[in-house]
Amino acid sequence: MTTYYEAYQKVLVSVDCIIFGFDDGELKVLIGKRKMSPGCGQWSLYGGFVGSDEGIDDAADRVLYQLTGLKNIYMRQVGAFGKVDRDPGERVISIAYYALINVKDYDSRQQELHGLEWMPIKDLPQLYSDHNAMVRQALKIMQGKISREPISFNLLPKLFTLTQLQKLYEAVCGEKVDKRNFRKRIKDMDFIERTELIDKTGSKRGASLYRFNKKAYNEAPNFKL
Amino acid sequence: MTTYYEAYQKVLVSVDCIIFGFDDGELKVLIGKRKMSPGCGQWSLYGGFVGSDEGIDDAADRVLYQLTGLKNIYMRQVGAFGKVDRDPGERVISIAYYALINVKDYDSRQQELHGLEWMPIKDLPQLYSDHNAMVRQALKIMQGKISREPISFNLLPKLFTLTQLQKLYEAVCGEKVDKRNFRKRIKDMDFIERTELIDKTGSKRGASLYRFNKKAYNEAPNFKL
DNA sequence: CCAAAAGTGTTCCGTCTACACCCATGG
DNA sequence: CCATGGGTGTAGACGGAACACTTTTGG
Repeated sequence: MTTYYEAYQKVLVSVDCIIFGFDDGELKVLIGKRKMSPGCGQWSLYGGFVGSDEGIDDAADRVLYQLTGLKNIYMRQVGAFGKVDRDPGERVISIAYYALINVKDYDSRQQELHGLEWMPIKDLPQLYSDHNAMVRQALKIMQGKISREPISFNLLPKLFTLTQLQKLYEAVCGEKVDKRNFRKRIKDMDFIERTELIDKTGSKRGASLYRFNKKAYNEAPNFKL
Repeated sequence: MTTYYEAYQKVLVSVDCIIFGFDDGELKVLIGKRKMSPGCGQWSLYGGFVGSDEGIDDAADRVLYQLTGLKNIYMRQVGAFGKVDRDPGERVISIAYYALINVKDYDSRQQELHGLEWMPIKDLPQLYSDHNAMVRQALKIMQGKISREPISFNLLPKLFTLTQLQKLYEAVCGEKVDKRNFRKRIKDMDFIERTELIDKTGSKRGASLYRFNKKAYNEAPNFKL
C-alpha cells in the first residue's frame, strides 16, 4: 500500500457500545466489570479496538456480536470522544455507539460468561473513563428520536402490549404520559397493528398484542408520539 | 509512558471542518481545492490530522484557526467517519466538525491565501472522499437545532435585521415562512432586542437592527422558532 | 411618483391536554 | 368478590397557519 501521510502520528481508536434493553418497566444498560488494566474491576461499557482494516461501524457490530451473539441490530453512532487523557492507560480516541436490543433475544449464558449486568439507567454507577458521558449523550439522542422515529420496537418483543410501549416511552423520556392520549396517537399510526392475540401474563384480564408493520411504515412513514 | 495496549493497531485520525457562513441570502460552505495527493485539485473541506497529544476538539479548533485566524467559534461535532476505504490515500478515520462564522469576520486575505471559496450549499460540487456526506449530515443537525437553539446568531453580525434572520432561517430549513408569523415568534423572545439603530443598506426605508442578548437568554433559555 | 423592502393583527382551524369510569378475569 | 391492569370519549384551551395592506424613501 502506498503511504501518503507518513509524517503523521497514528493513535489508538476504540469503539464503546452502549447496549440498551427494556425490562421490568425500566430502561437498562448492559455493563460489566472491566477485566483489563488500567481500571480493572471498574464498571464499564464493553468496547474494543478498531482494527486497521476494519470500518468503525463494522468494529461496533463485531464488538456487539462478540458480546451477545446478535447480528443486524439497530445501532447508531453517538459520537467520538477524544480528550487526550480520557483513558487512564494510553491515548485512545473512542467512538461510542448505542444499540437497542430486546432483552429476551439475549442469551443469559452469554451474560454470565462475560459477567455482565443489566443496570437500570436511573441508578447507573460511576463507570470507567468518560463512559457515563457517553451514556448520557446516547440517552439524549434517543429522547430526541423516540417521538419521531419508530425505534421503540427494537427494544420490545415482536408482539407487545400498548402498556409496554407506553412504559418504554415513559422510561426513555423520563416522564409519565396520559394513557388515553397515548393510545389515541397509536391509533393514528396504521402500521402499529393490533393482532388477535392476547397477553395474559401482565394482567388478569389480558391485553391485546400489537405488532409493528415495517413495510406499511415504509410506505407512509408518519411516526409521531 | 506506560503502554497498556501494545498489541493493538493505531490508525490515522483527522478532523474535517465544515465552515458555514451566511451571505447574500444564502447558506455557504467554505471549501478549497485540495493541495495534497491523493485527490490533489479536487474540491474539499479543510482538515488536518489529530496529533497524538492533542484532543480532537482542540484539533478542530486548531484547524479552524489556521484557516481563518478565528478563535472561540461555535463548533460542534458531526460524527466520526470511518469506512476503511473512505480516503483514497491511506486508512484514515475522520471526525467531522461544523463551525458557524460570520462571513464578515473572515479576512478575505486569508481566503485568497488558502485559495478558498464560499460555495452556496445548494450547488455544492462533488467533494473529495466522503465530504459531501459530512456536509449533508451537518446540515441535518443544524436543521434540527435552528428552531430550538439560538445558533443563528453565530452566522450573523452582532447587529442584524429581522429580514436577515428570517432569510437565514429559510436557507437552513430549505423552505419559506410567513413574515408576520416569524416576527411574532421573535417578539416572544425578550433576549432578541431591538436597538435604536437602523440599517439602510438593505432597503430605502431602512430596517431596525436587532441584537442577541446572551445573558438574558441564559436566564430564561426559551428559544423557539 | 413609483419600486422595493419594512412593518403590522386577526381569524380560523386543528392539535394537544385534561380528565373518570366501566370491563374482564384470576385468585 | 375484589384487586389488578385493560380499555375507552369529550370538551375546552392553546398554538400554529393563513392571510393583505400601509409605510417609508431613494432614485
